[in-house]
Amino acid sequence: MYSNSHPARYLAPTLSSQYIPSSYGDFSDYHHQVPEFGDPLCDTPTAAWSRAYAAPREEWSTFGHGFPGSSPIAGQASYETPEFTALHSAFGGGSCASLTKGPGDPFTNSVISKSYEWTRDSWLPVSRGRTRTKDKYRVVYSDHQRLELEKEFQYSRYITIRKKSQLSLELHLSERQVKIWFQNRRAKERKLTRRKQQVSQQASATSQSPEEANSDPPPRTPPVPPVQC
DNA sequence: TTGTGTTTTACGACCTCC
DNA sequence: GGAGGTCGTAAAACACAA
Repeated sequence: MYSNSHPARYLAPTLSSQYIPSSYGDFSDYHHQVPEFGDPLCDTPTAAWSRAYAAPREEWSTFGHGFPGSSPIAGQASYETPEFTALHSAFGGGSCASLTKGPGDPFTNSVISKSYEWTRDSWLPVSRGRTRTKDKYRVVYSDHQRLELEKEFQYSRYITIRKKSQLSLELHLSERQVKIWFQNRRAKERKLTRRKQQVSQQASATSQSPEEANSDPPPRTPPVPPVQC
């Protein structure tokens, strides 16, 4: 598919499977999908809250996805997508480093008590387990989880193996969930880009001759994922 | 409240790359 | 063969007008 090099393969064993207990019960809010602190998943203090976002990151690459308003360099980032803005304001705005556990923290905002079980990828309510495949249906990630994922997405459209491992631990998601979130996020961006292109083409078509307006769009150049470390 | 459209997780099929 | 990529789609969750 890609003419260039593919992302590097795993250099270290994946971590997710090591943290999958056989069963788990009682978390607060299904929507937040996060086990209470004190269980094996959470005993390791998450570094999310103390993470230094000023640290050097992977080289930014646009891969042909123009990303308005953002031209991050290593060590810098701008979060200007609607997704990020919405999530960011959900946390009261401010700097990323100012996020602290407290009233605004979805981890502590949970209320409901339900029984959950760990499936291959995530915690699911036992009583409602049913989907198109087996006993599984999608969960809703917390604002905090989406915010962190979105921030990482702004740094790089393609998550590195190391970052994926780190995020899965910090956000209590499996590496597979992080990977699929990034895949879906890229798909969303492509969809939005296509939509914008259609709008601009329609706009320009009105000022073009019909012959020009019917011409084929330029061939699509697939993005080249970065080499992962 | 309800009907409907959109967004968000999750997966399968199929692809390339090593 | 196994990893992750895109693409298309299912279905839950969500938003919102009527």
